[in-house]
Amino acid sequence: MAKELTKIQRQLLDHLIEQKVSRGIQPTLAEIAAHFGYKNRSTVQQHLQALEKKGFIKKNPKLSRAIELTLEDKFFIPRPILGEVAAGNPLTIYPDAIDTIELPTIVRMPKDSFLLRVKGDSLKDAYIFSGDIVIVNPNLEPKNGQIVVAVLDDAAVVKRFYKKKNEIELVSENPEFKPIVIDKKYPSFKLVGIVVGVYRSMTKKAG
Amino acid sequence: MAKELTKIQRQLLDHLIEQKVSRGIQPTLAEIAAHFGYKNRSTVQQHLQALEKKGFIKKNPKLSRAIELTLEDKFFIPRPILGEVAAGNPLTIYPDAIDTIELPTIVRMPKDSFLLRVKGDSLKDAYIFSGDIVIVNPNLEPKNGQIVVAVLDDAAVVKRFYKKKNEIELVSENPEFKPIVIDKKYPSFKLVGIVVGVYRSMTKKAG
DNA sequence: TAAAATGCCATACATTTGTATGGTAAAATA
DNA sequence: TATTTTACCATACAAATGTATGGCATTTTA
Repeated sequence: MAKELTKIQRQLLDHLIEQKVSRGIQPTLAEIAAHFGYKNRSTVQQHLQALEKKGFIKKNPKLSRAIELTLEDKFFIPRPILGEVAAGNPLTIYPDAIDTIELPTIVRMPKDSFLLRVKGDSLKDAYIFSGDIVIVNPNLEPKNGQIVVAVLDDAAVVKRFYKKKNEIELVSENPEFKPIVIDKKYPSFKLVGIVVGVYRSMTKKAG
Repeated sequence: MAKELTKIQRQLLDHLIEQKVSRGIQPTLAEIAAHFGYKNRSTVQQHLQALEKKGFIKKNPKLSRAIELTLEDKFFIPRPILGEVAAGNPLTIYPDAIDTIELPTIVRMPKDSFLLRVKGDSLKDAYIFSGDIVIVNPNLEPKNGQIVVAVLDDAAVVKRFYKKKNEIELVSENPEFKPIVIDKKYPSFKLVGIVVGVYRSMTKKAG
């Protein structure tokens, strides 16, 4: 199985993977040809035959968009969780997906929205607990009292948002944690998004 | 506003979602017709047109397997809430949907499962609160310790399930509420389903 | 150097696929 | 009652699609 791929074959395979992840469907020969600038489908056809011969894909004959990725398990990730967010003290956000969440969908997330898994208990009085999945929308303007995700330096937190005259306060529901005041002291402060929902799967052992 | 779907339209939409999950690609009209036992593609064609008209899908004209689920952009899909369930004292269950909630598409709805809104605080130590939406799967066998929905007479409750030798105990996490023991005294006892997930909207549209 | 593999194009063709059009029957609605 | 909506079937057709076959220049391999 360890047959080597040529540069173009590799590019084509990458394109198939990328299409499957981003669009959810496989392209047709014509679409692939258009993407690579080929004037003809048969060029793609031959590359696919090479890929199949080398065992990287499997084709369902006669069916459209029926390219099966043999390495799908390695490449296809249901839904990446981008990092863990501290409800208490800040936690480092990870550059890449640290985990995948099982329940989510098939159905793609809305544009630019993403999931984060919460760690820590500072928001337990807002009914958000360690292990919960928060759905974050980065395209909304925060209103006072809403729960937001923000980045301080290299860490991210989930807190309630309050805008005041010359500063922003990030408040934990839990009185054990003091409010974080954003002013000149946090030049790297960046609002990540608004928490629009919380989801918790009960299929694993509860309590 | 979200337009209402007929039963068959809803089934078809669910099938599209399910296909996208399990197969990774969208079916063709012919495949859908075969799945539902239709002898003709045009029947499917008209259902899809209805779905598109109501804004749930978008079709890429002339392209095969190009049914786009608008849920991805919508992020939320209206689902009926069938009733309210008491986490504390029993509440009456309603025969029809009492409300709808815009459920994020990432929240997975197992087949045949439905939604109930929780009222009462008896499960607050299990992190379920008044106003939360529970996703109930009626096709699972309950295991000890799992949270279930059960009907006693004409009322429904959400409790932890424990099967003992000659009886079943429904336990609240909150010690204020005493366990309900199911034996001969509850001839109308019926298990409704298992709580497989909890969702809470943070956008506070509807109280 | 000769042979094989690679990369790309062109043409041809049987199906598949989406879509338009028209029809029938039952149920819901006015 | 008349009208609309829903649900399904049949036929027809243009475009899309996968596939087969042949050709040619370049690169790699033997």
